[in-house]
Amino acid sequence: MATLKYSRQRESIREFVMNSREHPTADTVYAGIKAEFPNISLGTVYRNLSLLVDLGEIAKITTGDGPDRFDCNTKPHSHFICTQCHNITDIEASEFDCMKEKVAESFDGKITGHMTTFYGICKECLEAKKIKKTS
Amino acid sequence: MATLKYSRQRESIREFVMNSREHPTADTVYAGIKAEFPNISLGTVYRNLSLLVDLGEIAKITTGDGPDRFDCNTKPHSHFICTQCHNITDIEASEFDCMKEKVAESFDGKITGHMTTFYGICKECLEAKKIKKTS
DNA sequence: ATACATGCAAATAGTTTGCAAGAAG
DNA sequence: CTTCTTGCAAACTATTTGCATGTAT
Repeated sequence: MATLKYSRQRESIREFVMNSREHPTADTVYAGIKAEFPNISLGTVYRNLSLLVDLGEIAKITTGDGPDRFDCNTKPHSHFICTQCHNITDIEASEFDCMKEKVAESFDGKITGHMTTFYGICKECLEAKKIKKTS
Repeated sequence: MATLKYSRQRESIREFVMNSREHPTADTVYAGIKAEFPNISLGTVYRNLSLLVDLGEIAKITTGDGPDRFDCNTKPHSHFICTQCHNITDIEASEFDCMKEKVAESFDGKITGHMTTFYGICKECLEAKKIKKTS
């Protein structure tokens, strides 16, 4: 089993995601650390992001349209994805945190994780539309 | 606005998904109707599947690994995806059907849909593993 | 006739991988 | 010195698109 070795690139990638509130894509991370590592490659970013996901330090959000996003918050919560601007907002709905346990009771397999995503139009895009309509 | 015109291919694609309990991929649909339409192209299958999704006749399931899947069941329900065999099982958890409404109350945007996916190892794969261990 | 749909092939997006060279333990 | 990691480029998977031709209305 591969023993992990320190790398400055990986630390930078972790830092970037940890300090990000925007649920960055691999590309955003890549762009964000390019100043510090001008020669870094997208491949390295992808490799390290999925490594950090495997380690449980960050989480991967599958959007269903567009690239995957990464989340520094690994605690149970849901996401709202705006189908117009593609921004992702955290949704805390503690009454549903027990979902996994609840469903596990009556399911004949091993449930390791779950993910709830809401789709729609965010407040900002609704307002932007209203402006367009009146103009 | 494009007025829909009848096509035998589209009907066949709809039929196939409607009679499918396996949440087929575009490729599976393609393979499944190739006997009837030997010259059909994948592009046509993709075009019609997304058309049917837009019409609300079928639903698209984003898996997060591997290709999208399609579902004849458009009523609110969740899915379990086995990370090993990639089979998808429907999960009916009516206590969570109100999720959308509940979350909408305290959210400043328009929520149009939501999707909950559970990940893990299905019963069959768990049993298969057990056999391997003892052999 | 007109407009939508098809088949084909090429293009695109996102991500993964092989490999030689570089850095960590 | 051995193993892990990197950068680069090529490969790959899933999906979309342009275009000439075919089909429905």
